[in-house]
Amino acid sequence: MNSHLDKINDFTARLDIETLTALNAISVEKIFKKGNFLLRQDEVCKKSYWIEKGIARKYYLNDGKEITTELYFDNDIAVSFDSYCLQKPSREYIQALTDTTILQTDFGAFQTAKQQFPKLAKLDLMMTEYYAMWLEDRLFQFHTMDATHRYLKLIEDHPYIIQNIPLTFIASYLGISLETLSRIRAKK
Amino acid sequence: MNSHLDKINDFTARLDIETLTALNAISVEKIFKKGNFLLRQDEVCKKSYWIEKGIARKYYLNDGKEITTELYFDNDIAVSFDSYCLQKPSREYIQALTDTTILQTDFGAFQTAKQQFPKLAKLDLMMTEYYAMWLEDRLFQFHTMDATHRYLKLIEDHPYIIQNIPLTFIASYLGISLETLSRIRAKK
DNA sequence: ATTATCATTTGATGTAGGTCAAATAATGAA
DNA sequence: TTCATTATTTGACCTACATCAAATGATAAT
Repeated sequence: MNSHLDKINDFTARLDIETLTALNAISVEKIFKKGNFLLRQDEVCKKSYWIEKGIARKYYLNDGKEITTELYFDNDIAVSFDSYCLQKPSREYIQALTDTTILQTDFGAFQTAKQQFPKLAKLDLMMTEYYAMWLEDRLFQFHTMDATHRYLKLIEDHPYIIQNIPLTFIASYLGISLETLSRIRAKK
Repeated sequence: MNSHLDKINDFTARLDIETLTALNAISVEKIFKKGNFLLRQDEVCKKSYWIEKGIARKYYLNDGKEITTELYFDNDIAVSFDSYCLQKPSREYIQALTDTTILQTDFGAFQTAKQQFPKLAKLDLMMTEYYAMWLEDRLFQFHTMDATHRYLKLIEDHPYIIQNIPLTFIASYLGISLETLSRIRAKK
C-alpha cells in the first residue's frame, strides 16, 4: 500500500551478497490461506511480513466494528507497527484476503543481524521513515479530501483494488460507510 | 506533542560522554521571536529543532487555509519530516508561537556523526519510530473519536495548551472549525 | 483613554456522510 | 439447479459539523 516501497525494494535489491545472505538466513517463506491470520490482537508481532504474492489487510476492532488501517499487495511489508517496535501485544489483526505467500523475518534475529550488517540497520531506518511518510500522507488526505476524492485517489493508485477486495474493507480503509462508498461508485 | 518523547529524552540523557559531545558539537542554540519561522514552505528542512523552551507549530496551506499538523512544547523535536528525510523542499511551515529557545542540529552533520557514533543511529531510528507511532495514534483518534472527545483528550494530555495557544490553531490541529471548538468549550 | 485589530462567542442555516431498513445481486455449497 | 449466505445497492431519514454573518470581548498601539 505504501507507494514508496519501490525505493525500499531497490535498496534491498542492491544489497551486497553477504548482507542479503544474512537476511535470507533469518527469513522463512510461508503461505497463508485466504481468511487466515498472520497476526491476531493481543499477540506480540514477532515477525515482519514481506508479502510476496497476495492481498492482506490490517485492522482493529473499535466497539465491535472493524477498522481497516492498511491494505497490502505484492511487495508490501506488513507489521503491527507499535507491537513490532516495542514487542508488546498488538491491538491489530493482520489477515490474508487471498491465498498469500509471505517471507517472514524474525524480529529478534533481525535486531542481532543489524549489529553485524550496517546496511540492515540502514534498511530498517529507511522502512520506518517511509512508513511515517505514508502515515503523514494518509493524514493529509483525511484533512484535505472528501470521501469521493479519497476514493478516486485510491483507485488511481491501485486500480486493481476493486476487483479483488470486498467493498466493506475499502470503505473502512477510506474512513467511510459501505453505503456511502456504494453511492460514490454509482455516480459517474 | 509526541508523548513518547520522554523515552527519547531518557535515551539521550543516558548517552555516553563522547557521543553526547559529538552531538553537541553539531548543534547550535538559537532563539526565535514569537511569530518567526524556523522553516518556510519550499525551503529544504536542513536542521532538526529541539524545542528547549517555548511553543511552536507546524502547518501547511491548503487552498489558502492553514492546516496545523503539530504543536510543539518544551523538549519536543520539530522537523518537516519528508523534507528532512529526503532533503527536498518542504510543504510545511514551522513557526514559533512564543519566544522560543531551540537547539538545532544540522542534517548533514548528523548523518556523518551517525557513522561514527552508533548510538546516534539508534537514536535516529528511535525518534522515527516514535514519530510513526504518534502518527498512528493521531489517525486512530480521527477514526474513532468525535470532535468533543479529541478535544478532551488533547486538554487531558496538555492542560496548559488552552492558556497559551490561540483557538484557531487548536481547532485546526483537531481538524474542526474554530466555531465548533468554541461551542465544544461552551458546553460543560 | 481611545481606537484599531485580533480572538472568541453565538445564531441561523446548509450539507456530507452516517444509520437503519429493505431490495437485489452475486457467490458458493449441496 | 437450488438454496443459503454474503456482497452491493437503493431509499428515507438523521446528525455532527461546516459555513456565513454578526455580536461581543480582549489586546495593543497611538
